[in-house]
Amino acid sequence: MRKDRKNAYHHGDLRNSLLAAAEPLLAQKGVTALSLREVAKAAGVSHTAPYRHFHDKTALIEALAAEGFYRLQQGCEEAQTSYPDKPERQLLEAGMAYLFFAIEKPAIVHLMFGGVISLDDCGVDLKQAADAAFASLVQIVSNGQKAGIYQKANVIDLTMTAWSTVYGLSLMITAGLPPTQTKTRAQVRKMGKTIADILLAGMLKR
Amino acid sequence: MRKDRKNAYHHGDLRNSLLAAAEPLLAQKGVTALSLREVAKAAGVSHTAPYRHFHDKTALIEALAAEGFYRLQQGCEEAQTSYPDKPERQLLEAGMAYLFFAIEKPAIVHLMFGGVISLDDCGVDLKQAADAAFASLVQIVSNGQKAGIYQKANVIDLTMTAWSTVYGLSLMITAGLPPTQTKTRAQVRKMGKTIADILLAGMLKR
DNA sequence: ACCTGAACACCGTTCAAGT
DNA sequence: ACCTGAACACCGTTCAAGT
Repeated sequence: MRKDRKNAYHHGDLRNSLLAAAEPLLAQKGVTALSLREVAKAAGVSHTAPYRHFHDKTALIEALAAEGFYRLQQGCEEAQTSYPDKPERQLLEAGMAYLFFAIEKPAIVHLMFGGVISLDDCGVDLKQAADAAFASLVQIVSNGQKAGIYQKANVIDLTMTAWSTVYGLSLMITAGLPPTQTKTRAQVRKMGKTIADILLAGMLKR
Repeated sequence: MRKDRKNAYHHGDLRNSLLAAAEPLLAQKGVTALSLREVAKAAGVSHTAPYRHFHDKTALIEALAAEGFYRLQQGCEEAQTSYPDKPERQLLEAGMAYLFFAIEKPAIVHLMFGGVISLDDCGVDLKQAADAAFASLVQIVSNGQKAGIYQKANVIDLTMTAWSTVYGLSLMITAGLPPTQTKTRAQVRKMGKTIADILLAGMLKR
């Protein structure tokens, strides 16, 4: 009599199937050309089925963007547990994790602040994901301040600087703008470390 | 017998009329909902007229994005002429000009690195605009290095750091993410100055 | 509950045709 | 040269209907 996991696919997990189908399509065709009908077809359902799980095409896109924020938050948390007493290292590795995510799923990174979704006029899930990610980052910067290694400045201002730099860099990298090649994790790590050194130098107490 | 300026509108300047009509529509409805047909209607021409000036909907969007790079370049040049012997100030003001542009025309800023257009697979005009803007920024950083005020580091790396930070910040601001309000130029200047101080501290020789 | 097909008003793009 | 209207294959979204 128990239901457990339904027989997979056609029932039960359509929401996730749709998201999984959407990401490669998004990466391939760009937001402007992404079609809900195509996503539905890729997931093997009729073109109206997605409306059971997403109110809107926008809602689907918001859910994709939220994945980026979850990932960012996750990177922050992992960095904290991996380097418990090294706040500077926490910041570096959290940033690095984000850069790696950027080369892996650039389309999602683009969604996060690309103006396609609005962030102060969006579903609660996305809003919460964004806030939680920001809070995680503040936490890492705050760790450094408590340890007395950063200059005396507003923790929010320091966090904004760090996030701006990392996020900006992730966009440059995915745009292929840096004159030096940045496609592999090794290349990205090198570029990231260089920029992080300059950023951290500005944050540190002198 | 001379033609001079044509009788305005319907002839002559359609390309610019289309761009002018597109910007507010873009700001209002977002890239995903922007329609070429609507732009044409707003410019007062039939829905196929735009194809005389843009090969594609993408080409129109690229032209809009190029405006952002022109503006960035212009800001860099003005900052250099306004503060001839103060490279640090040049960087600050160039960044500030960009942030002001961002709150004025967020939709264009979003286009520049939002992944909607590709930048290494785009028309020559956009490519050139982007390269020229980057070169202008490198110039400003180079000024500072020649003056011996920045730390000894690759000029490209320093430029990438500065651009990442400023561009990242412009996205945070347009997303309304900073906890403190940043809508007026005064508010933006304050936030910009705070972040710039941290950024510059990292770039300076110690 | 979850999915479907038909329907509607709209797209981007092409093309033959007008001045 | 520059612009048009008709046409085509596609959209997002709604809705009555099926299981």
